[in-house]
Amino acid sequence: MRPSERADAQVNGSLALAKSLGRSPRDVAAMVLAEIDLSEMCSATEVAGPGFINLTFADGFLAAELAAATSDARLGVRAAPVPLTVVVDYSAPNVAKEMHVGHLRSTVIGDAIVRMSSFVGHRVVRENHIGDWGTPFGMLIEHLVDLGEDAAARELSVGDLDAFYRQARVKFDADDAFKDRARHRVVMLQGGDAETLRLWRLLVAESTRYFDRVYSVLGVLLTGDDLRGESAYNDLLPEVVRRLDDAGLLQTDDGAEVVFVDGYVNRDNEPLPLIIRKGDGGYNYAASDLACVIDRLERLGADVMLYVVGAPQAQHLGMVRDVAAKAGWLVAPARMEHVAFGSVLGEDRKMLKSRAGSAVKLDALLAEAIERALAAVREKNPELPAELAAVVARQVGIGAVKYADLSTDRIKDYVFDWDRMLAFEGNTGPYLQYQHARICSIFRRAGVARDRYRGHAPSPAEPEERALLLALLQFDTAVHDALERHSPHRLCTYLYDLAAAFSAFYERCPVLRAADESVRDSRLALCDATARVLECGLGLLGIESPEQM
RNA sequence: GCCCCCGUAGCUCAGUUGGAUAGAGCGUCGGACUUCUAAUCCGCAGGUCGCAGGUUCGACUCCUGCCGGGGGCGCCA
Repeated sequence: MRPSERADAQVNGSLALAKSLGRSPRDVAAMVLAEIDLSEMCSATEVAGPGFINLTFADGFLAAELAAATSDARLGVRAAPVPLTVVVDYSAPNVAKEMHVGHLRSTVIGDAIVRMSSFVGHRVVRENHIGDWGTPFGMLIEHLVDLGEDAAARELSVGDLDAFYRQARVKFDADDAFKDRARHRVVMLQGGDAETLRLWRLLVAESTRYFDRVYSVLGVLLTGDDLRGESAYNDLLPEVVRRLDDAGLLQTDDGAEVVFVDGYVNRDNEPLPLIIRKGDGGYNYAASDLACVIDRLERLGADVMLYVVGAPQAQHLGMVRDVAAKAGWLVAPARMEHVAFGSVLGEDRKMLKSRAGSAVKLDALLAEAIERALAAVREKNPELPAELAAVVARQVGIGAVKYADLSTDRIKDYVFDWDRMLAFEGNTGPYLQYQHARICSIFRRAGVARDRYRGHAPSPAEPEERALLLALLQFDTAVHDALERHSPHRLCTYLYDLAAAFSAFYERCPVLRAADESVRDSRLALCDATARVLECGLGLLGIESPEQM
């Protein structure tokens, strides 16, 4: 069943069915209609075109459905038939490095998937796989030692992590003695030297404090409890090697321990292995990713593992998944999926960079979003008290950035454009928020409590009322559709259509000046339902819905 | 060289897994404000769905081959 332009819904299964039954599609459609009693649900049914069944729902049926939906905290969205344990791997910034636009998509898309999954009743485990281990930490720790702990902590707490990293890098490249110390420090770190670990923890602590600040501004659910960096899998790495060896998958190639996987070749068309352990004995990220898979399956009992990671990682994640399956760890129905996304581009259609050519810092970008939103709010609603304007500016600015990221198909690159994302018209965050605020304004003016209309069955008379009612009842489908494909943009498209349906209704159907009280109540019920679906839907995307703006 | 992703209106994007006449927003042009927030709404114009084949009742959608853009292809993560 799908929406139709010629009726409320169209059923086209009879076309496919006709072939196997050896009858004409129109006959099959007629048989179906004869067999099912739709008199309660539909006011009209017809066989149309090559064999479509067009359905027109009875107004009473639609009204009752809406009354049921608005009596429900989930607004008619069905719970998942089988609650699953869903592990979502997202955000993943690096310790001692600043978050930049590259982390925006993973964080925002992952957050939306987490919220939607929880909403329908899955057990969701958030995992922030931060880069907190590996060779760079040798030089970072030595640089920290050079600066002195207090000075280093001060510098890091300011948030200028990039400068700290750069200084370490410069010394590493220029100073052989420093380079030796850094390498020695890596060995001590991996060997579990207590003093080295203490210094390492200092770096991690300062960085995660900074991550928390960014997450707080951004308004995502990630907290310190969700941190599960590469270091967390350190002890499991020898186990990974042992298990792969036991399974007979491990081979030695050019001094490295590797697993060959079918279907992957290198430049010279030779089989391409996944390197588990480097020639120098060190483990690389394939090893920790495999440990991670084991951990998620065996410790967390994951049914679904989602990796919200950029599209360029497709091959690597594919290899990890294939090895995990080949080794017998990843067994259906458990599954591992790469929720891939494209890049954020600048106006020049290249990867978004700052004027200086470096990555755009995420905190600076968010600050600019809020600043721009504040200017827009002040201009368009000067009456709003300054304190409230500041709050609204944050909600609108952050909402605009998130919505711009979420509203297009995630696999595609998208062009970052301030003017477009902050526009109050079109498929934007501010537009949806505006429609919500408009509804709240009606209730403020009416002086009635919103919850009075929960469970109230509207009586649609005008086409705009009916269209809005139909749109409201599609929330359930929209949420499940977005969730199944891990595509938040599907929910965005729905919310935009709903907002547009509301706009048309608002234009044509006076609410407070309605002819009589029953029409007014019916319309207020539609208003409340719309505001709730908008707020709930935006909430699933991690976007707030101000009551005034 | 091999593999992956993308290509839809001037611009930015949707298109409900193969259904009827491909839709929005912006921009252009023309309308609607003594406002339930015009931060909006209505209308006009705009298309060889990158190209060429194939599959079938039917293809933007699936298959093959090209063209163009981006990315990946063993000891960084």
